[in-house]
Amino acid sequence: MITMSDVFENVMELAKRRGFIWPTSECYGAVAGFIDYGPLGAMMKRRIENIWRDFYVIREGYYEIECPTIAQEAVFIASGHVAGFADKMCQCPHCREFLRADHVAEGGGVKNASTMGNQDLATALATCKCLACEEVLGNVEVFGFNLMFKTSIGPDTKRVGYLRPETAQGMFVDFSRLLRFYRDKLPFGAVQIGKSYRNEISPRQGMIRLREFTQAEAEIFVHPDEKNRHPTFHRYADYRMPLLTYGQQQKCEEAVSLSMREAVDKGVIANEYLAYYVALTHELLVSIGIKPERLRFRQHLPDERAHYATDCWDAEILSDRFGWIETVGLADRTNYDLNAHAKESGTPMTVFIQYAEPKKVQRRRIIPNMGVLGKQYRNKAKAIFEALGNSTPTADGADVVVDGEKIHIPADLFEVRDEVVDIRGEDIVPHVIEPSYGIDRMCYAVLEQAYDEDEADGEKRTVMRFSPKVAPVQVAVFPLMTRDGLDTIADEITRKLHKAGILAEYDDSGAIGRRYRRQDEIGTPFAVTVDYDTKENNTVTLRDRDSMKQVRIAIDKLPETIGALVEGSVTFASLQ
RNA sequence: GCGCCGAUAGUGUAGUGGUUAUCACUAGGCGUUGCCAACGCCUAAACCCGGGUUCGAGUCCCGGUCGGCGCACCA
Repeated sequence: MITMSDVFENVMELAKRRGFIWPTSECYGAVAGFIDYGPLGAMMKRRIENIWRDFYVIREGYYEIECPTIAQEAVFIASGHVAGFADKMCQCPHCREFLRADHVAEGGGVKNASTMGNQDLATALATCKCLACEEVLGNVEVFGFNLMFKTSIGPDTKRVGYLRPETAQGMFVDFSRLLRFYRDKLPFGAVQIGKSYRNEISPRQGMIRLREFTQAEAEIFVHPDEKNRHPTFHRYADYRMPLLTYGQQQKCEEAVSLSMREAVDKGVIANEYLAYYVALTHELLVSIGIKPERLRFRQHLPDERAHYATDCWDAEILSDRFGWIETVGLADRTNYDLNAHAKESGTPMTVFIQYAEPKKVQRRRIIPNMGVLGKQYRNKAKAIFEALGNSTPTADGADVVVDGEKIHIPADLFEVRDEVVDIRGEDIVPHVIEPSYGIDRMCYAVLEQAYDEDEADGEKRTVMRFSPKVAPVQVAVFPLMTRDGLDTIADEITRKLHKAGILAEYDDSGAIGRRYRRQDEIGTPFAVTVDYDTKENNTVTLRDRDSMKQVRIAIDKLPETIGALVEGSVTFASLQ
């Protein structure tokens, strides 16, 4: 048996050796926080991303968009990342440790340290003690460390750009276009799978904390009053999973298994939309091969939430090495982002919601006679026009103040109309439900959980037990012997499978057992062997990776059968 | 960034300042092989980078990079 602590080392060694994960640009020395996906890793990652697309794009109907990974400064000023994504840091002059300046100050009894300017904070820090060496800091400089990579756009360096720290902003800045695309109706969503960048101070833990990573994010725009009316909530109403609320965390209690219906009714999850995507996330993670017993959903503690979110849940996967890894974040971002971009850009980001019945509203309109007013007041006429609209006229006329000057407008220069008008609807700012997946962490979890060692004929066998859906190579094709035409037949079968869109790998090198083991190690779920019976009756053996059992099957049936096995609509056991 | 530890073929490793740098597995070639890492012969393949000490450095010293652990950081 393998011990738990070995898994990480074994799986990363295998991943490196067999071409899943490599240190980046190794010939120049690797760089922390960056990795290369090798041939099999890239294939597996693509398969995981495509399963994600099945769920969000095909099933949910949220189209994928693709925005640049660099955006101009205004985008991140609006999003709050320029100000909020930066930590105020200082360096201890004694032990040279980098410290969070506000943490040190608060530890030293300074109030409101997080809202102080750099200068004030530096002054306040002079008497505080270093958290590491406990020396009094004295004269220190406070500087902002922003986790965003900064760059410049164009040859002059005036125009600042940032590498995006999340893909989400792309969906927000495209809101008006998306709204039009979805024909002005809520709810709708857009998704993006792509790279994001965070200049982590000290990334570690291999592929768990990267400076460049792949996110798959969905932004679902909903009417704020409809968050408890997800149209297909019934799909997941009875779906159960362990939920760890912040109340339970504070009391150090275990997660409790609840159905989504119960979770919403008891107020454990804020609304139906959030609960729906919590459940969908669970189903998605299980379908890529995450074991349900290693999966839980944990609610963020109030002080852990991002600046924009109200309720927030993390899907966490239990790793032998790293404990519970935050892999998916599910947040109710409310209308924070759309409001912020509307304000910063001056573009309204609202949806017009038509009422079922128009509302009758009593309204007073003041209509000036501009023909006369214009001639009489010239360049002040426009200001007077605007002021009149807000005035309370009497029978005598109206008094308005323009540029500090009080002007009396006689009653015959305007008309007061009291009327009842139909209000047909209102402009609202949608709320955003955001499931945000860390694809690299999903890849790591899949690798770690797939790794297994068992015994075959008294020998240790290393096998990656990938779900056939994510296995990079889907089937291996072997001639039993490299002669008598068996290799030719195997080659033809390989090409036939390729034509059916199946990734088949031909191998005739070495003993048959060795070839099986090679494929076991990269997690290929099925293997086809061409033997002497093949020449008699056009059948081959089909071997299952996990059970190592074989069935005979007609060559004609191969593409269809393997396709079904990979997709999961047929099990190997049912073929026996 | 700090402290401690480490870095040698594709992988895992041995290596007292002094031969052609050890071994296993893997990989490639040829032969053999009738379904689970068989066998024979052959081949390829490494001292992280930069300084220093020394007649001589994989080995000792310093700095860097990467990795592990602890601290700090992780909207």
